[in-house]
Amino acid sequence: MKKYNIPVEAALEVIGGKWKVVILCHLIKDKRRTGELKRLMPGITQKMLTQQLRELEEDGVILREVYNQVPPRVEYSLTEYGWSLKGILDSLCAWGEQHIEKTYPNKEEVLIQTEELEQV
Amino acid sequence: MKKYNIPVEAALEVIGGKWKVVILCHLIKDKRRTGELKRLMPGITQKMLTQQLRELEEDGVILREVYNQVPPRVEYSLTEYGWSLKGILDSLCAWGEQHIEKTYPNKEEVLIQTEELEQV
DNA sequence: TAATGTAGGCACTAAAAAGTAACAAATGAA
DNA sequence: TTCATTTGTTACTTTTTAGTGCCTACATTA
Repeated sequence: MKKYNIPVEAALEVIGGKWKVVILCHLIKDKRRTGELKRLMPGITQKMLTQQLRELEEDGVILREVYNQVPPRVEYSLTEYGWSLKGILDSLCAWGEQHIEKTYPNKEEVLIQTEELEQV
Repeated sequence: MKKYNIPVEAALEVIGGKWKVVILCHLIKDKRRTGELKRLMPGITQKMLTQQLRELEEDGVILREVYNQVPPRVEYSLTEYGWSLKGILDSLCAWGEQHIEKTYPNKEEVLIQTEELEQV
């Protein structure tokens, strides 16, 4: 059984790493298909995406729904437990925004513009 | 210049990684000397501790104060900017606690008891 | 018949993060 | 004189994390 020195380490085990918070921030806005997530996160590879999604699913914060179609359709969404992270995710997003503004006064240089067609 | 797809990535760059949130959670309670931090985080090595502290300092969230003594005395504390992370750190700690309770009903097995002499 | 689209597996390689161990510096104490 | 103390550095090695390329499945469409 995993041992922690302080409780916050348990939270980091669930949402730590390079991608999980980003994935969750997308899923907090809407449920998403695998391909949508990939487009929303241009830097991630299929392998990493699947891997991170599996771990989030195991930890009970996201739900994976498979529709029996061809070609396959898989949708990811937050579970009720996942929604308990909303406060953290929101403040992280807000802090990131103001940190960018503080660090790079002309913020348009820093944010990569992605045309999120699905979001229109 | 670093580019982000979404602003939250900027936050992760500052507090991401295995140790930074833990360090900040300790500093939110009190200013700490290097050795105290090391004792509070039994898993960390001197190298990682220094490295993470340097990065946090560069990002402006902690302050490093050197007292001209022998043997040396160095104290770390949150800067005002660092305090803007308090909300995030608090909710992360709280979420971690309840996650442990949910996952391991007898939580005493999971938390390593450290006698934090400095805290008495 | 052959290409398309979607989600994902697997083996292998590359890169990043973290750990190890030895060393430094300066003063007071044994 | 030699050791302990405290913080930190550096070179090197190991471990972890991430990336690449290739493969599958199968109904639909061209």
